[in-house]
Parts: sequence; C-alpha cells; structure tokens
Amino acid sequence: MDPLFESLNPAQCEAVRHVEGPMLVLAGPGSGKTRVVTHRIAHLLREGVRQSEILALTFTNKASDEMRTRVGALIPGARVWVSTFHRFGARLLREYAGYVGLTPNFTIYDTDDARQTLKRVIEAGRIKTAHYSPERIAAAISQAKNQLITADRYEPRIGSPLSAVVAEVYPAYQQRLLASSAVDFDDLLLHVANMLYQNADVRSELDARYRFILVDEYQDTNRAQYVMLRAMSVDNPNLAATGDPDQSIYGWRGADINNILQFESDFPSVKVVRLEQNYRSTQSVLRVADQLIRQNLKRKAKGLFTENAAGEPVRLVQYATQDDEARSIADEIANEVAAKRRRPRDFAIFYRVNALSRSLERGLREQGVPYQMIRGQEFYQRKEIKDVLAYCQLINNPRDDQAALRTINTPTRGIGRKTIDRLAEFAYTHRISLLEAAREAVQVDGLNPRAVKNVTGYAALVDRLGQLAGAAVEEIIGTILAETKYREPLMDGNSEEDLNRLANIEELLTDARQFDDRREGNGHLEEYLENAWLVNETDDWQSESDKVTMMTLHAAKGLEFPVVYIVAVEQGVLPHERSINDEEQIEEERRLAFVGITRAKERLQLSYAVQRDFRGQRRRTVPSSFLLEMPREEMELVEVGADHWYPPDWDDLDDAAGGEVHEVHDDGPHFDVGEFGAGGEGARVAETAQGESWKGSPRLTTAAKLSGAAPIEPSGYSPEDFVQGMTVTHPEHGPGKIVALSGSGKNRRATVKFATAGERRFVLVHSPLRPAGK
DNA sequence: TCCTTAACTGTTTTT
DNA sequence: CAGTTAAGGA
Repeated sequence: MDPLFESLNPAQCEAVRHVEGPMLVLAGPGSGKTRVVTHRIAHLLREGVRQSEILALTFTNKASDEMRTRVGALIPGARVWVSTFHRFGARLLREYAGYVGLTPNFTIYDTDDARQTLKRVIEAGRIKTAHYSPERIAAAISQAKNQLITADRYEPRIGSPLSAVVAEVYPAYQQRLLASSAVDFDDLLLHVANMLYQNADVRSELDARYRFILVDEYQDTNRAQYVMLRAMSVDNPNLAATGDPDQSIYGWRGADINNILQFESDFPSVKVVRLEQNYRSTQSVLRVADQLIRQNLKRKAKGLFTENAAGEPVRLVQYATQDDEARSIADEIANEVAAKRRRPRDFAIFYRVNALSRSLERGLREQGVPYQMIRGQEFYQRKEIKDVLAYCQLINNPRDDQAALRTINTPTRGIGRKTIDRLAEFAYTHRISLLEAAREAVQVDGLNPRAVKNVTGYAALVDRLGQLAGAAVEEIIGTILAETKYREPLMDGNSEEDLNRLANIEELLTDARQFDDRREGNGHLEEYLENAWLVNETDDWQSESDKVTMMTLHAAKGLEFPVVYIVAVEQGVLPHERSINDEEQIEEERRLAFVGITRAKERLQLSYAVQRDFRGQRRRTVPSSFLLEMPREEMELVEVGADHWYPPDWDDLDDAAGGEVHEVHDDGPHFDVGEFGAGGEGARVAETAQGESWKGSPRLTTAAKLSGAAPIEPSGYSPEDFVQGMTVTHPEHGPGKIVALSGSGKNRRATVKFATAGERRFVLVHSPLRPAGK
C-alpha cells in the first residue's frame, strides 16, 4: 500500500488526495490535522506541483517549524515555503515596499514601540484624547486595521467619543509610522491586503506564484488575512483551509469566526472534509469537552468520537486557597515523577491569565520540579536587549525615529528631554528624521553648546556604526557595545539586576553568533532583526526538555500532554470578567476552555480555589459556570481542605446523577487518589507526601472566618522596628543585612543585602522579614 | 540633567 | 501587587 495513505483513515485520505480546487477541512482536536496537511503537501509534490507554487501559512512560528520539519521528514529535501502570516506579510512588503509608501528596509515595531509612537503622536499633535488611555486608543486602531479600515477611511461613529479620538489619532499615527518607514504588527497584514486589493497586476502575479495555498487554523483569520487569501485564490482557487470553529480563540485580535463558517458560501465548489475521530484523548476527556462546547450556538456541530479507552474520570478539585492548589498540584507531580510513573514533561498546567502563574511557580520550585514557563516575547522585550537592538534598527533604517529616541540618551550622554523635544520639533518642521536633525544640531534653535556637542557626537557615533551595516551580526552588536560603552554603568554597580542585564547581553551576543553561523556570509542584519521582531518565546518551547510546562490557555493551542491541569476555573477568570456580559465573548471563553481540555491525552484535572488573592486583595471566588455545563457522570469531585462550596446547583444534582463526592476536611488532609485509577500504591505515596507538606500551612476553614478575615499582618513587627544595619532573616533568602531604609508606616521599605540572593527591596508591612535571632 | 521617592493606576489572551 | 509616571531634590 502507498505509504502516504497507509496510516490514514478514509476522511484523512480524502483530504490528502485532493489536488485542485478549494477545500475546507473541519478538524476536531486531536484528529490528525497536521498530518493531513503535511501528507497533502507530499501528495501535491508527487502529483507534479512545483514546490515554489505551494505556500503553507500558520499563525505561530512554532506551528510552521513543526510543519516544515514534518514535511521534510516525509519528503527529504523538500523546500516548501511554510511561514506565519506575519512573516509572509513582511516578506511581501520588502518586495513591494514602494506600493504602500515604505522603503524595503522598513522596521517592524513591536507592541511596545508602537505604543510609544502612538503616545508621541498624541503629545506632538496636542490631540485631545478625552480621558482615553493610549492603550484603549491603540486597541481601537488595531481593531480597525484588522477589519481592513485604513486611516483615511476611518469614520467616527456617532455617539462614540472614542471613535472620534481615534479618527484624529489614527491618521497621524499612520503618517508617523510611514515617515519612519516602520510598520506595526497589524500593518504587516493590512498593507499587504491593501496592496493586493488595489493593484490588479500584483494580485494576479501573486495568485499565479502561489497556486496552492494551505492555511492552518483558519478559524483564527481576521478580515485582512481573509482578503489576502481570497485575493491570491481567484485565478487559482486552490485554497485549502484547515480549522475548527470550536477552537477560535482570537476574536479579540480581530479573528472573525465567520470566515470559516462562511467558507462554503465563499467557494461554492468547495470540498468539505470532516475529521471527527480523535486520536489524542480518552473518552472521558472528550465527552467533557464535547458536552461543554455543545452549549455554544455559533458553531458547526461535529460528532467527535474516539476509539481510545474510556480512561479515568476528569477530576474537579476544590481547594481552599490558591496556595493549596499550587502546592498539591506540585506535590502530585513530584510524586508521580518520584514513583517513575511519569516524567516532568508529561505534565502541563494551564491558566487563563499569566498573573496566575506565580503561586504555581513557587509550588513547583519548592518541590524541586523542573518547569518551563511559556510567556510571550520575553527575551527580546528586555530593556537592555531592546536598547542594543535599537542601535541595530537605526543602522538598518536611519529614518526610524523610535529607534533614535531610544538610543539618543542610552547610555546617558547628557541629552535631556528639553534637547530631544527641540530636536524633534526641528525634525518635524523640516520633514527630516530625528537622526538627520541630530546631525544638524547646530542649526536647531535653543540648544546650548554643550547639548549641540553631545547631539552631534551621538549622530557621528550612529553614522560610524552605520558603516558596519554589511558586517556579521555579532560584529555589529559587539561594536555597538564597545562604541557606546553600554556595559560600563552596569559593571560599576553590582546589584543583581545589573548582573542580570550583563548576562542577557552576553546571551544576545551568543544568539547573534549562532545566527551568523547559520547564515552564509554577512549582510543579514535585517533578517536577524526580523527574527527578533516576529519571534515569540512560545517558539522556543522545547518539547524535548524534560520539564513541566506552564502556559496560558491561548498558548496551549496545538499542543498535547498526557496530564493536564487547568487551574482557577472560576467565574471572572474563566470566563474572564471582561467577557462575562457578552454572550459572544462567553462563547469564546468556552472555546478557550474547550481548547484547554482537549489538550489532555490521559488525565485531566480542573480546579478552583475557594479564596484567591487578586490584585493584592483576598477574594472569595465563585466556581466557573462552565463547570455546570460539564457531564457530572464523567467527573470525580474532590474537595481539599475546605467546606462545601460546590458550584451552585450541584448539590441538588447529587442524588440524580451517579457521581460520587469525596469530602475531605481539614482534619485529614488526604487526597482520595485511589479513585484515580492508577492503583493503590501510588495513592498512598501521594497521601503521605501531601499530608506532610500541608502541615504548617494555616488554612481558614469556615466561611465566617473567611469573609471576616482582616488582612493578615505577616510579621508581627511594626515597620519601625527595622533599623539601618540590622541583620534580618527571610524565609527564602536566609539572613541578610538592611543596607537602606525609606518611607514610613506602610510605605516603609528596606533594601536588604543577602548573602546568596543579592540586594532586594521590600515593603516592610508586606514582607516576611524578621529581625534575626527572634 | 538625573536620580530617588511617592503616588497612581490598571489590569486577558498575542502575532 | 507591580509597574509606571510624576514630582522633587541634588
């Protein structure tokens, strides 16, 4: 039998075999979607399609890397272009920059740079923003861009003061971006879509160039992406979209679920294939997911099924506090690992918001469980990295005012705000870039000789660096560091933070060297920068490394793990409070839960804590309404260390449904893990370990105590008890010495130097510090 | 101009 | 609570 089809079910084969014409593959979670896509690419190649005619688009670098690897494994030597939408947009824009008023060396601003630019535009234009924050305005602009509304076509809506503000800010912002030859993330799609729309010749050229287009996660496309795809599928309508409406979780980013729901009317001749067999999860997991998602009205019903084993019931656990939650999850993982039943990498913990990771991290650290946290864009966002890269940006694109602003006084060279304002004013009136203005500082009014000297010195420095543009990236960065003496101030101070920064800079140099090694020859600065701009830390996620993975539910899409914990399944968190008043948004939150649940292969635990510290405040929580929508007969309820606090209504259902309730009260901190299928022995291990680690964790037991609980004074010492030079102890960092004090009362802060942890600052009333020896 | 300190504020998800 | 901005002092 043909190896390409050997391991595929009939529906999968049908999709793989499809060559010409539009196709929609509705693929449930775990249904082998990526396999279908990669096998289809292989099939197309075998049918004689040239590889340069195939374009595969994904949303994340991680997804595209994986697809590229898998295509490579299937057809050795194949070089099909697999890219993210944004990368694809960037590449087209470099080719056709002139069409949209950019230069080919344009800069891509990350959210941060874009936000700064927006603020500057508002300030410089003295635009009255009526109490709307730049974030609000930026969000509105982004929304407009995602809907393909350009600055010149934006119309304020009557009765919306925000839109009136946006109508003013948006064009000014866009103009400023173009003047700097820069784009924000949204522009990467907007410009391309616009260009295709307005230039018939370009459109048909690209339509012909990419005869076969495959799109992953089609349910997440926004209007701009939709137009891009449609425009390139007119003469050659071989668009194959893969997706699952139930996994559309990016509506807030402009994703339009209607794109997939209406695919069939867009392409009447479309072939529709449904992949409904799940190869990933147990029946329990799948039934819980399925039951939940059925509550959504806006969807295409699917009949998910699996031939996998029934599996363990999905566990729903109530904890007293978030610390209990974190601790017992960490304990459980540690035990499973210690018993050699599982490895750290088998586990994943998901949460709705990044802020929830803190206590989990602590729990895992205490247990010595290795973990990795997936956070967006961390490395390249760090100040020191951005500082250095800003010089690179400026070398690559001297018109980039944002980079000039960032570098002009970094490291400090005596160029203050006033000076910068005057320069900017001069640049603006003469319609030149900030860097050009800096070169001509002599002509700028109101600058004292010292300022002129500093500014022209800066311009000369940048110009000198600019001659390096064609060098290897490591050399460029190395020279920047040397010429700007960026590291000097960091080396004097030896605070932990400074050391960290230095280490990060070293890492950047290593990163650059590795990049250089991968490239032949020099002159790839722009490519390096583009990587930095478009890369996301998720892409660094290493499935090989043996660590527990923690991430947001959004980041979890496309992944799978043997054991999954979803924490804080609470009203206001999942569904998030900002979605709670809107049925459409509630549905998206439900899909988010669905995505999380369906990542689990064998074992799934949902949990909530009766009380949770939020925004510095202790709150009583309400379990998520989604819990009520799940089939109880598939679930096991476990209470840990708290009084009854089921989701409302569940008590009533108690008799009707067969699900057992295990009550575990304070006096006996044990987990009824025996119920959990793994067998008695493991359960016992879990029990003792948890019992032990729970000792000494004070837990409030009754609702009365909880609601009346005053903020707990952690130390029992008043802030004034601490004096300069005093030796103190910290539960985590050990002994240390107070090197500085400031403020008084609840604002009193101390800087403590620890033997091991370096210098740290504490707000005394909140800190666990104790005078030593007491 | 720059650094420290105090007040303020805003909170989702990310290419 | 944390991160950021505004104000004030050297």
